[in-house]
Amino acid sequence: MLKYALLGFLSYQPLTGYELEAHMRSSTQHFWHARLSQIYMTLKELEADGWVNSTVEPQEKRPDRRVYAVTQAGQDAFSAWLRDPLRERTLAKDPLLLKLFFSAAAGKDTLRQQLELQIGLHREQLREYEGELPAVALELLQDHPERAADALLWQAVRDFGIRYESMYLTWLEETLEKVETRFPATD
Amino acid sequence: MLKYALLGFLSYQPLTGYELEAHMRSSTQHFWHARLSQIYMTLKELEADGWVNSTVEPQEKRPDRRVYAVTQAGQDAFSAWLRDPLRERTLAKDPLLLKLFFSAAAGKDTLRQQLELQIGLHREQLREYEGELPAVALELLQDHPERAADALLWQAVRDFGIRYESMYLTWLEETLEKVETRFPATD
DNA sequence: TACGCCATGTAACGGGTTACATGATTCA
DNA sequence: TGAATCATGTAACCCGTTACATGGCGTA
Repeated sequence: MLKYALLGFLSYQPLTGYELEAHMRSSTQHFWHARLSQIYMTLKELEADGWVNSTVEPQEKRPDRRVYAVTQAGQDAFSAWLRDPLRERTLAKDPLLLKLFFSAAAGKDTLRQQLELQIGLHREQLREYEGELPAVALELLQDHPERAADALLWQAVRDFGIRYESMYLTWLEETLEKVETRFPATD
Repeated sequence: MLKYALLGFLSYQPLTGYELEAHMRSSTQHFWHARLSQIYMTLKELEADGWVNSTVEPQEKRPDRRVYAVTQAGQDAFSAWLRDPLRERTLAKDPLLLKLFFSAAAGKDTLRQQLELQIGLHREQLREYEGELPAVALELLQDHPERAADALLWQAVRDFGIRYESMYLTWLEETLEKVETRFPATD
């Protein structure tokens, strides 16, 4: 999957591993992310597959930059992936929900503390999402009006992130409220 | 993480690997799941850790049942995990959002098809969640009124699942609408 | 007759994280 | 003076999936 994410970014322009990580962090972070170490390894695999090739740009006082570009075979593989429909829902894993599910045995104080901590984190995240000024998508639209389709989809996934965080936060707040009023006091 | 999920279920009663899978499928599925093969392996590890022990119940015409029970060390480890707060938000991975993010290049028809397929899947899922009669939690409450705390939390996480699916479905429908009206026709 | 349930496991592989290793530049 | 940014990579490990292997019982 990461292979296709990288191909996706490279289909706009050639990039280094380091730059790819930064792109993901600022755009797909809330539904896809990867560590630098994994990105470097995966780029090597992509090159072995013949889907990208790399050129080295020598630098002084810094490691040389290795810039990756998509090959024709890479383009084809990426297009095929885009056209291949996902026939299943994504099953999530959320350690917080798992812990809460079993937290009756933990007692009211532990539970309250956990919920308050998460409420703080999600409030902060929501502020960040909403703050991201009308988003990169709008800049793109101004500079490249022919890429309206990209802008539409980028805004849509950004909107998903906002809705998800809002929902999560509201749920945490309401769950805390229920715990406060209805959870039996720890004896 | 799976280790703690298994300890959690076993803290209510001794179970086999097969039964543990069934429990997860009917209760934690939307935020935690595991394949049988992984469960069997993890139970072995738990036993090696000294956190559970197993007894074999011979059966005829079927493989013997291996029933696992939590040890004192297991109880302690589980309690420690419950008390240990999660200081980070969970970062999700969602292949659908990743694919949509790059789908400008795929064209309107592909996009429509993908969205309609997912709308179907999420509608079905939502119906299942909501259909699950007032849930296992209420039965528990009737039979064991002293476990009100468990019931409260089980209903809370079930509620999360419903909200998540509702949000996801609404977003898919609205995104499809936007694609229909604003996505440039594929030439 | 065929499918789903019960019931256990092993082996190969793939995907991802953490730790290790290096080191100059820029900004507060 | 210390932290963040730029910039690359390797090795060990952990977690999870898929495929393989076995087989009787009940039900539609």
